[in-house]
Order: sequence, then C-alpha cells, then structure tokens
Amino acid sequence: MEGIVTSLDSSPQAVQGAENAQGTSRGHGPQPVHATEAAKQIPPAAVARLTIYLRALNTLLSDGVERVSSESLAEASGVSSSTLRKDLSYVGSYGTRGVGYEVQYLSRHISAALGLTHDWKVAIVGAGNLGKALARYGGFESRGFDVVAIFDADQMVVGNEVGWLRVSDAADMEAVLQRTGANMVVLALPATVAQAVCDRVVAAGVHSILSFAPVMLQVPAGVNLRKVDMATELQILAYHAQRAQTPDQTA
Amino acid sequence: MEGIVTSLDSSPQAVQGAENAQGTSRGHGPQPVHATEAAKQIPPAAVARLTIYLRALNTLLSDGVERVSSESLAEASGVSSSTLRKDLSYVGSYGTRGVGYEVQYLSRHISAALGLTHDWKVAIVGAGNLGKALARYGGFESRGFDVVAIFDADQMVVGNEVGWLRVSDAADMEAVLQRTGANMVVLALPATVAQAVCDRVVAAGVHSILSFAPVMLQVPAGVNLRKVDMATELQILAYHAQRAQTPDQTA
DNA sequence: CGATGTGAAAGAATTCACAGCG
DNA sequence: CGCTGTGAATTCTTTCACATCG
Repeated sequence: MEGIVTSLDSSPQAVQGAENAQGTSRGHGPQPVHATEAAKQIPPAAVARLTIYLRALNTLLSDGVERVSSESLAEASGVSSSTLRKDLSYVGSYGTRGVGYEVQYLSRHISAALGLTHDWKVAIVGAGNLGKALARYGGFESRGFDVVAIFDADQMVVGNEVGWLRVSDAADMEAVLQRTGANMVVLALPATVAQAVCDRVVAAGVHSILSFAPVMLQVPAGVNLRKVDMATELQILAYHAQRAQTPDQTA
Repeated sequence: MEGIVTSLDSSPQAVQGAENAQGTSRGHGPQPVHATEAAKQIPPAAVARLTIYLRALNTLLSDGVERVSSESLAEASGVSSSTLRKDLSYVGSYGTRGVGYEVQYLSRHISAALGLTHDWKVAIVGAGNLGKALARYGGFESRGFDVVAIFDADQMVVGNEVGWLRVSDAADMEAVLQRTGANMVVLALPATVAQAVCDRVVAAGVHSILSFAPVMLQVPAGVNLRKVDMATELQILAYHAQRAQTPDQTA
C-alpha cells in the first residue's frame, strides 16, 4: 500500500539571473554579506516549501495562535519536521529553543526572504475562462499580488468587466503594461499563440512569467518562467494510480 | 548558450514511502511492507518530465515528423539530452543507435509506462470560474482524460451547462461519482470547504485527487494527492525577481 | 560513423542525530 | 527538560563519458 502521496511541485531548475555568475571565482573576499538581511541563496525546493509554511502560518495567525513548534507547523504543511527546520535555517534563526516559533514574527521573516514585502503587479493575458478565474481569484490580493490588467485579443471580449477590471485590447499590451507598471505576467491562453505573446511580454520588459499554456516556451536568459499544466498533473496521477492498481504482477 | 530559465515543476516531495503516514509521527510498528516491489519504478522527477516528452512527441507527430534524436527532443522539452536519455531508459530501450527514436513508437511506449493506455474519468468539483475553465479545457480529452461530471453546491449553478456537461448537485456527489465511474477528481473550490469535500471524495473510493484549493489537505494512505497553487507559483517568481533586482549590493 | 543506453561521478535534497541554548 | 539549529550521513538527481550496436 502506498503511503500518502502528496506531492507538490517545486522548481527544479534554478534561475540564473541575467548574469548571475556568482559563486565560483571571486576575486577577493567572501560574499558581500549585507549588513541588514543576508541574501543567501535558498535552494529551490526550500523556496517552494517556504510559501507553504507562510500560508500555514497565516492560517494560524487568523486563528489567533501565537506560537507553534516545528513539529506542528511541519504537520500542517505536510512535510517532516527536519525538512522544515532545515528550510527555516536558510532564512535565519527565528525560533526559540525549547519553545518554538512566534507565528507572526516568523511569518514576517519568511515574507521578507521571499521578497513579498512590497506588492507585485500582475497582468493576465487571456480573458477566457481561466484568465477570468485567475483575475477573480481572491487568493492573490491577500498575498501581495495585485492584478492590474487583463488582456484579450478577441474584440468581443475587450471592454468586458472581469472583477473590478476591464479587459484591455491585447494590441495595446505594451502600453498598458508600461502604464500599469506590471512586473509579472500570467499567460492564460492557447498553446498556439503562447510563444508569440510571451515574446512580446519579454520585449516589454517583464522578467517574471507564469504560463498555463501547455507548451514549452523559450525565453531569453534573465527571464524567469514557471509553468503550470493541468494535463501534466493528471498524467502524473495516472501513473501513480496505475501503479497502485497493479498490486501484484505475480510473475 | 542557452540562458533559458525555464523552470518546470517536478515532484520534489515524493510519495511518502510506504506507510510513513505523516501524522504525529507516533511511530507504532513500522510496517516493513515492501511487498509487491514493482521491479520498475520510475523516479518522480523522471515521471514529471516524461509527460513533457509525450507532449513534444505528439506535437512532432501532428507535424508529420517521424523520427527524432535525443538531442532535438531534449531541446524541444527544455532539458539536457543526457537527462532525456536517462529518463527514457527507465521506460525501456526504444531507440535505434546511430539513428534516434521513431516518434509514434516512443510516444506509445511512454504512454503505456505512464498508464495512459485507457481513458481516465475525471470529475470536477466546483463550477466556479476555475471549474468551468477546467471543464472546457480542450487539453484533457486529447490526452486521455474524460471529464464525466462537474459539481457545485450552489443551487443557482446546479443544472447549468458547462461545455457539454450539466452541473450536478454536490449533494449527489457519491451517487454520481459511482454512476459515472469517475476515478479521478479535481477540486476547484474554496479553501474553506476543500477538506470536507476531499474527505467525501476519498470515502467515495476515489484515490487520485488534484487540488487547486490553497490549503494543505490531509488524505489517508493510499490516496494520491497533487496540488496546484497559483499563489505559490507567483511567490516563487517573486523570490527570484527580488533576487535578480538585488544583483550585487557591493557598493 | 553516430546516436543510444548506461555505469560511474558529481551534485542536491532529505533525513538523522545530537549539540546547544532558553 | 524540550525544541531549535545544524553538521554528517543518506538518498535521490543530474551530468559525464564511453562502450555498444545499428
């Protein structure tokens, strides 16, 4: 019998910032440790989980819980307590030995480490069902993401209200991105046009893109692209299900 | 020279091995159940990528391409050719040395390895924007996933048409799941009700669940749960963006 | 030849186990 | 004491390099 099979995505490939060739050869001296908050590099897998801890902490916070142990936060997040403590160690030492973590304090520090101290402005490209769903998704604002625009190329859709926004014409994308100061874009459009739109978005200066289009997009160095694909997720489930259903090949 | 920064999911957290059901780790007799050691278990990271190769192969197929090398398939999939060949080696040896792979032949074998030889019946719970978007998403049918039902608890929504389906009353979920033979469920509903609905789905005998709800769901051993979270993805992007914006404070 | 398939090496991520401190 | 924080051990992934075979 299988055990719990919760799997969450994460990010395999690291982001190689524009020219972030740090690490290796350093002329002299160690890392430029900044006085305030050291900016170490957090392993990708840990970054993915930190967002989960953050959500769990915020839930605790709204429940009025003030302190939490690594053990119970780990359980609430679906990871082992050793993984949790290791992950937190990348952020800093914000716990009290023998006691645990102060919820709000830890939450604040994780947020800071993830760069969530200021709001990010998100534009959604594609006002189909998915784009609309995303635009109305309440989970964004509460987490520091501000949806500032939504685009579509279909003139029948341009001008429609979606949430408290109005659909902009994709033809004006560059101008609107500029005007609204969007620094993240979510692609919620068909595979066929995804690459072309992606190229325009990149040319417009956006460096962070989340794509829901079921294609492999090519982006230049320095651009951070993540991908979510429903079909892929179902296929992975299918693999595990099939495996479970074949309990005994009884050769 | 690729500076491509694509990141794709993967699956970090793997299947909690055998019975290590999380929970308060109150270990009571470990069950050394490794019976049914399936000879060929594919590493999680490889499974995730195989779905990508599959998509790339199908694209090639519809373009009329008949053969492909590991090099070019790898490029189309955004991975290194050595990773691709290693991944394929978990599935079997279906290439021809000195030549490459026959597209259709390889596609078929990967499909088989992933358990996509028969159609899976998917029920969607939640007919809000996201649920509707998923129900109409064309990418499912073409990949062997059949959406057989969509539920909602809101009586205003029950009975509405979504694609070629009609929204069923969530109150009848168990009966409809049974009747339609659904063996996978997608949760597209608010965090507040996700756990309760998840429990019902599990009780109804579904072992494969894909959740879009922004909460950590608890499921019993033997149930396969995957999670997709938009906010998490954006937060990960934020982390990288913030890091890129602070290239080197050495000043 | 030329590209696959695969041991072996290198590199990450996770788990262990315990030192250290409140 | 109890729980955090962390080096060390373990396990999983990716990359390398080349034997292998069409």
